[in-house]
Amino acid sequence: MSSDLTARARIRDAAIELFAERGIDGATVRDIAQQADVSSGLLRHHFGSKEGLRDACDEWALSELTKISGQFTEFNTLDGLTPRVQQLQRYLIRSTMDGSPTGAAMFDRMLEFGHQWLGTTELKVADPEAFVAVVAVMKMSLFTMRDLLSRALGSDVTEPVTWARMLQATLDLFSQPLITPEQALQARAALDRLTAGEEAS
Amino acid sequence: MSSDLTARARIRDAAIELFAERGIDGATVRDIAQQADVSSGLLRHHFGSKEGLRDACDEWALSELTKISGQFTEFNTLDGLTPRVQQLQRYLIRSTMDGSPTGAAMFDRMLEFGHQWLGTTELKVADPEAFVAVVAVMKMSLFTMRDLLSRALGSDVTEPVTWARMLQATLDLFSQPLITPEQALQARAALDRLTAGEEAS
DNA sequence: CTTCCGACTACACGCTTGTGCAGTAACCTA
DNA sequence: TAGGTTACTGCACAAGCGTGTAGTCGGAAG
Repeated sequence: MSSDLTARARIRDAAIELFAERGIDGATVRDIAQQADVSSGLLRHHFGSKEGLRDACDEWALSELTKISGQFTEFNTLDGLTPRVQQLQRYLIRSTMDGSPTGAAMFDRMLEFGHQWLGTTELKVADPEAFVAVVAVMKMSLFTMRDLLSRALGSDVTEPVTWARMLQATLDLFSQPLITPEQALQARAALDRLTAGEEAS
Repeated sequence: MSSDLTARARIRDAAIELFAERGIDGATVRDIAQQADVSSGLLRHHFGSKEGLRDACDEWALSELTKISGQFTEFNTLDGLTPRVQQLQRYLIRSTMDGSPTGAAMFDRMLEFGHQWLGTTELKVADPEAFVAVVAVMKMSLFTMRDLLSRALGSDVTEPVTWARMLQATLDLFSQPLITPEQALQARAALDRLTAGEEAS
């Protein structure tokens, strides 16, 4: 399928695949080299070190994603996600959770965009900072919890059809309130009581 | 603080702490032993292997959580989370993501409880299976993405005050629709077009 | 043809990992 | 006091890790 690519490109693709699947530490340079059908030495020749390879993957994934959708961080519009784009996002998020500076920068951009979006709405939000952050991590969770979701739906969420089910579900989730105003009020009161007791102690 | 506990208990606590923090593979038996102030051999003596230790932690975390709140999977009510309970949940979710059967069982219970809850509401949901799964992983994301959240809020979310900010935010999120009916309709149409094109090809 | 340089491989090094195991100290039972 | 089980330590082992490095191959430049 991709055997006509440069060896360097094959290594990069293999790394993104395995890093996304098993995490940065979980994927060994030997595994990646074998997946790319090269020696592990060549990996080192091209990228210097495992960390160098990871940096290259970060940069490449980010540039590819921004190329595809100018402001890619806006996966408010969750559609148009081909399996390939999905994989790139999954890799970048995984790398972010494993402490990548590139990923952290991406997360900051997501937050910035979230604030921007919040300004266009009429939502009542007590703490915009927290609100935007929570929404952001919740969106990301669709990628980080891929295995669990696939298990629950009985089908790999990378499949476009299954992915569409999840998009439909998020749409249902974001287009209507999950709890009644009474429940909200009640919960908020309980929360206030909690924080008040906290400050008193 | 916990130095009056049995060595076995100290090992278990240290394991839960480090497993939750660095992941199952990321925490070594030597690290855990050192944290518990025992030799690595004793760890093996009490739990047989690292996998055995992890199983013991799974079981213990689950029983502790169910003991504290009979049906603990209902963190619909996200309050009442002391740092200790928070850590147990974080451990269990982490272990789940790393392929623990106990964790998977917990996730299944969360789904079951989600369906149960969905029955009591008047929500319009096209695909209950997907809806419940998405809600479940989004709730869990508050634990899995702890570091990212702490960075965004500028304060460790384990702090009760910071945690309260997040609960407030999720309340704001779940008590009102994020997108207008028109936007929802539009997105749904786009999604239908997408799936239709998918089945045609 | 020679020279050179990047692509590429094979192999070995030092380190860390989980595990195995012999040996010691403490404690209960008879 | 003697004996056996349990708690506990220290060390050694094989395997796997990322990395270093000497060396082969092939094509472009002179």
